[in-house]
Amino acid sequence: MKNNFKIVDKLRSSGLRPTKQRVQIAEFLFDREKTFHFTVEELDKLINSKINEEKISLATFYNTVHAFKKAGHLKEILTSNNKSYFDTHTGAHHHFFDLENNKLTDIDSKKIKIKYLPDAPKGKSIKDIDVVINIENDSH
Amino acid sequence: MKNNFKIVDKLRSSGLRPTKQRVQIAEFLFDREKTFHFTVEELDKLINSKINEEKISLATFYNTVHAFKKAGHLKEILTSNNKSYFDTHTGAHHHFFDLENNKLTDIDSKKIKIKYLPDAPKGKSIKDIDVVINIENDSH
DNA sequence: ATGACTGCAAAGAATTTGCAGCAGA
DNA sequence: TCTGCTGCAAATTCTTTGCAGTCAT
Repeated sequence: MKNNFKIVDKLRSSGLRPTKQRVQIAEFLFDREKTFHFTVEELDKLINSKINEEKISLATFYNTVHAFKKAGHLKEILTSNNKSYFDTHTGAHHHFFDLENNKLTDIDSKKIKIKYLPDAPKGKSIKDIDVVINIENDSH
Repeated sequence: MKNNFKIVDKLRSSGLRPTKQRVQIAEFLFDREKTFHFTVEELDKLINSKINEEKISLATFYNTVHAFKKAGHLKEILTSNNKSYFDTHTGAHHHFFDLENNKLTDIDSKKIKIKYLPDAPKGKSIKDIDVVINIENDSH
C-alpha cells in the first residue's frame, strides 16, 4: 500500500503509520475536490459498502477519524440533531445545518463576519468559535 | 400542589398539566434570578438528591425537559463534548463553553455582533443561529 | 370517566474500551 | 523484534420506548 505517496506522506508526517485501513480511509476522505461532511457511521457504511474490499471495523473508523481530527486533518461540527459530524475542510469557516434533512453545508468565510466579540473570562482564552446557522424550508 | 400560581399558570398556559413532578421541576428551574445551564442527568441528580422528597424518574425528567423546550421555556445548546445542555434563558443569546470543565456561560447579547450573514439557500430560511465560543485556560 | 402523565425496566443509539493477534518500522 | 494498530465483542453513556397504573380535569 505504498502507491499513494501524498496520502502516505500526510499520514507519516502526522505521526500515523500508514496502515492499509488508514490509507484507504484517507484516500476516500482527502482525494476529492469539494469538502465532505459525514458522521462516523455514514463513513463506515460508505466505505464498507464497496464490494471486493476487506471490511474495516467500526472501532477502527472511530479510532482513525479521531486520530485524523487530532492531527488537524478533520474538524468536528456539532448540530442540532446532536450528532458528531466531521468536515474535511479544516480552515476557519461556518455552516448551514438543514433541519429538514440533517445536511451540513459550508459557508464561505467571506460571507459571514463577526463584528465584535466578548473578551474571554479571566485566565481563559478563546480557542475557537462555532457558528451554525439552522435553516428550514420556507413553508414554515 | 396549587400553591405556586405563577408556575402552575405557566404550565397550564402551555397546555401542560401541572402535575406534582412538573411543578417541582419548574419551580427548581424557573424560580431563580440567574439563568441556569444543565444536562438532564445533572437535573435528575440535583433534584433527586434533595432529601424528604419523592424521587422523580429519569424518564420523567426527559419528558418534562422536552415538553418545556417545546413550549419555549427552555433552549437547547450543543457543545463540544457532545451533550445536550439546556438553558433557562430562552432569548437569543450565545455562549462560552469552557473546555476544561464543561461549563457553559451566557454571553450578553450586546457583547457579540454578527456583521453580515449569508443568505439562506433557495427555498430555505434561517431559523436560528448558534454561536458557541470555546475557551480554555491561558496556559495552552 | 377519560385522557394525560409517571415510573419502571427494557431497548436503542452512538461511542469507547480491553485485549489478543497482526503488521509496519 | 517491538510497538502501534486492528478487530471483535463487551461495556458505557445518553436517550427513548412500551405499557400498566395513577392522577388531573
